[in-house]
Amino acid sequence: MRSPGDGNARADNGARLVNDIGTRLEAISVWLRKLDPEATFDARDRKLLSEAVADLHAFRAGQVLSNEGDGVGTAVLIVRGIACRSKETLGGRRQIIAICLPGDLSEPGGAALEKTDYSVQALTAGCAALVPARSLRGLEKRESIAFALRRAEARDNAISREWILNLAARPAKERIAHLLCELVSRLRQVGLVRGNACEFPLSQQVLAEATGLSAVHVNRILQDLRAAGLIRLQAGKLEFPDPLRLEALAEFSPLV
Amino acid sequence: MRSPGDGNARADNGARLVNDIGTRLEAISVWLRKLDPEATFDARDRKLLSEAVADLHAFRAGQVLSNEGDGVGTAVLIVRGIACRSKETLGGRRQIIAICLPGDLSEPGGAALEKTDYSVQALTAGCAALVPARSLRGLEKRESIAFALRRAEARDNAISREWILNLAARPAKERIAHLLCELVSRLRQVGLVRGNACEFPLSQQVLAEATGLSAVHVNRILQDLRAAGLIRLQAGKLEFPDPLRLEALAEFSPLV
DNA sequence: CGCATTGTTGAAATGAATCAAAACTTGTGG
DNA sequence: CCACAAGTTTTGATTCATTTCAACAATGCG
Repeated sequence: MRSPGDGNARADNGARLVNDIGTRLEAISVWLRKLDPEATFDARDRKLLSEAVADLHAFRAGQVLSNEGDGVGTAVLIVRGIACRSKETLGGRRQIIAICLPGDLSEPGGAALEKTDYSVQALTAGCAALVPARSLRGLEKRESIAFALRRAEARDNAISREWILNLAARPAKERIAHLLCELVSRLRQVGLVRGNACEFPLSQQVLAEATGLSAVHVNRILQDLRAAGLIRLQAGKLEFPDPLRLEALAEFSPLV
Repeated sequence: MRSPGDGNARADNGARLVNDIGTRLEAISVWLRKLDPEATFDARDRKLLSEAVADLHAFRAGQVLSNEGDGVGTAVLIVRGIACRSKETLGGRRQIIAICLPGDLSEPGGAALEKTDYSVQALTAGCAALVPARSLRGLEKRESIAFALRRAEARDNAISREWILNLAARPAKERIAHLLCELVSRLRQVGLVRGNACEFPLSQQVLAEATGLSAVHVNRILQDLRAAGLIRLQAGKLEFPDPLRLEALAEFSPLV
């Protein structure tokens, strides 16, 4: 089932095609859920969207989906699993700039810049759909879809701004609480939260790279949050026993 | 000349109209410089742009140009002076999210979100041009201008990402050095740098709010940078005696 | 001239990083 | 099915960067 020399290397780049019809439907469904939560798209909108989805690829944790400096050719739609945008400091420190959940385009804004200033890397195993830049541009001709795409991008930008505030102005506990709130809120939007619990396969190391803290400190903060009864996190499952109290601590309010 | 009860209050909001022809020309010139540095626009492009500029307003330091939660009606083009986008923490701490220099739109992305998640505030005295949302949408019909606007927005986003890296991954000295490099690089793009020197009217308090550091620490770091011969900063003038060495320290590279 | 803002200094307190090592998971191959 | 390797979580001790508090000097403005 695996090619030889497989391993867990970070920069691994083998892309396995998974063009079965089930995954394809899943891709379109998750994208729709993201772009059109109020279900205002008509049949033609949905058809156009589904036609824009080209190949589907499975990826493994650590796999690089696109590299800093690459030309922006095709957009990548996350279908299952979690990825991130990241930049590196010369010291070799990786900083996660944004987290891409199912339904997210890994490189919004399309081809406005000649080359990207960040890499996209898988944080877990999963699969992604390719959306060629020209298909995307085609979609923008359709008013309803263009609006949804622009809104998604605007939300993306709002999240970046929130990250800036989070990184610069909040102490570690609040910072991590905020990140968790954000992720769960976004997972809920694409139907991946049941009650107040969801799959949460990110390691503490990853949380550290996203919050600009050390992994050790993240560990201690998580213990604090657990002890305060604000989160339950184990075996890849995350639960908020008292969402309101956690959101108050984090100063989190879901964006409109 | 001033209305009574004027003072220096942060939330001051009196807007003085300055619709003289000189300021108007300055507005168009600085916007062109920003959108079309390679001067590829034709006469019609430039005409459309100049027609989109509505009223011009003078602002004072500290004045609020638009508030968090406001609906996004008209875009604000900074013509002279410096402004910022900022968010507040419940503790009352203000965090600067982005710095708006002459030529920048204070709220890019237009009306994709119902209400903004940040405020826009003047950091110095200056003046701004209003660009009604509908004029902006009109401009987007023109391919050359639409491209330039999208590119400007993409650059804006790239700078936000760089801020995230800067805030999360770089120690104070590098962080401040990086911010200074960014600002001077952007000021140069709009012709406000002569040699390696420029006007620099931002207080250390403002630098602190932009970098997530305390004003005291910013002060000490600036002294370090001065002592190392990397910057000269006094009386509102900033100079880089050795730009390359500063950029190396900051890991700064101007975006393409 | 006086008052407000900005820049500067020192000492003490603290949040978070680092280093090092152990316990625990998880997947893998024998 | 067990044993091993690799990654992940946890713990403790120590160091370091940065904040905070407080006070004072310089600067600019009305």
